[in-house]
Amino acid sequence: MPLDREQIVAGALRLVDGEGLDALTLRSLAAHLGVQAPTLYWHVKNKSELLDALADAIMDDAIGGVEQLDADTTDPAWLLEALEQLRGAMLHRRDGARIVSGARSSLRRADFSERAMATLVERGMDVHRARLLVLAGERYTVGWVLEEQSPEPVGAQVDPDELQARFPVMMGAISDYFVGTGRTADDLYRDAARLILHIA
Amino acid sequence: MPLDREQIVAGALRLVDGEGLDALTLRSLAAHLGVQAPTLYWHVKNKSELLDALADAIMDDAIGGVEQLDADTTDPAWLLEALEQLRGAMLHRRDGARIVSGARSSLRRADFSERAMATLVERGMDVHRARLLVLAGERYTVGWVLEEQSPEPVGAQVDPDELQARFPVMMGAISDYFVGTGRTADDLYRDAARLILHIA
DNA sequence: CTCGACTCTCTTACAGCGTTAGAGATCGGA
DNA sequence: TCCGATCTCTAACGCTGTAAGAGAGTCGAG
Repeated sequence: MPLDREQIVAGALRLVDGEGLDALTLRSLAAHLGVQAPTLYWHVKNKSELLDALADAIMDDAIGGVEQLDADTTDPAWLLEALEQLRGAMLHRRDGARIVSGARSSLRRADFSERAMATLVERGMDVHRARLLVLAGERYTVGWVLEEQSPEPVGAQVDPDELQARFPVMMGAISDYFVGTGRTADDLYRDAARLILHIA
Repeated sequence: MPLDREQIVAGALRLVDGEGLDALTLRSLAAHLGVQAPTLYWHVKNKSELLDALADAIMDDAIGGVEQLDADTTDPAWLLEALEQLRGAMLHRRDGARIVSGARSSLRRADFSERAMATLVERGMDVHRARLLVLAGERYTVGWVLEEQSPEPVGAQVDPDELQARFPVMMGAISDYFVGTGRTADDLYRDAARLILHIA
């Protein structure tokens, strides 16, 4: 049973989940698969094509999630659920947002957009508004998760007092939002999303 | 006149503008400055710190732009102008969004957020709403420009007919929006921003 | 049974990368 | 004049993505 492209992508995803995107080397991936590095070139054109395949895999998860929504929630509330699927798919893998946003040539993101726009239009939203909302919502979500997944600077932790002095409004808003309310990062994403998507 | 950190950052920005972020190597940068690569390590801890400095420079431009706004536009309309400064600062440099979003440890983005939130609050918006709008608007903008600046796949151009078949709603919306209307990419960004920021 | 073709993996190697160690150069102040 | 600080150099390390091409394994045709 020779190696095939599918196993390579699966192995790469495993490796990324375990060690992070920066640790994904053709050599380390090859070792993980019990093979020598140049062998991978038989199945994959180059590393950038491999990364595109990883992005496709993540977007496939997102699209798969959207397909299983199809209840009859209306208009923009459905879009929020779709975007939460997108966020979930990226969040589900280490460095997911970096992988998706770094994909050089993949049409899966457009597939996602098309599906979302089509559904909204089908449910009565006008095309112009659907396009703007989907575009904005998608980019908002990618930008959000990108931030969410970026590791806080190791070591050089700034002390809380300085943060408090430098960012009074922001820090105040953070503690108001989180402290003693039981709210999570998921809630913050959703609240901001509801606001920009015009959901009651 | 020995080399200093400022010249290094300026040289790096020049090089990025000319050749793109991927062409920024310590060796190429050193050559550009008439120096050997290891010399840079006297002034800069490592490459990632250099990249952070580039991100800082871009965010400084954005913050500088915001400071010069200070007319008396109200509430969310001011936020739109601030976000357009952010978009402009990133768009102004090749790969600007990639640089900003890749910065591992910079507080300049938080400076931007703080300033925006403080201004909105000062002008009467409640803190909770200001925080959500700024967070969402900033991430929307970074995500947007990231997409805007990502080069379309070289060569392997898909033919328009396939695009039309695969993305009917999206392609229709695109031609509706652009064809014969004289509208630009700037307009699309702004229109979507106005929608999500609740601007008439 | 043999041979050629195809498929897949191997070894070897290259140029380029970020980074380190440590040897010199330059120069102001004692 | 010499010392120490400041800055740049050469040389080298281990790592990366990737190319070239040799060699196994399988399989159908003659």
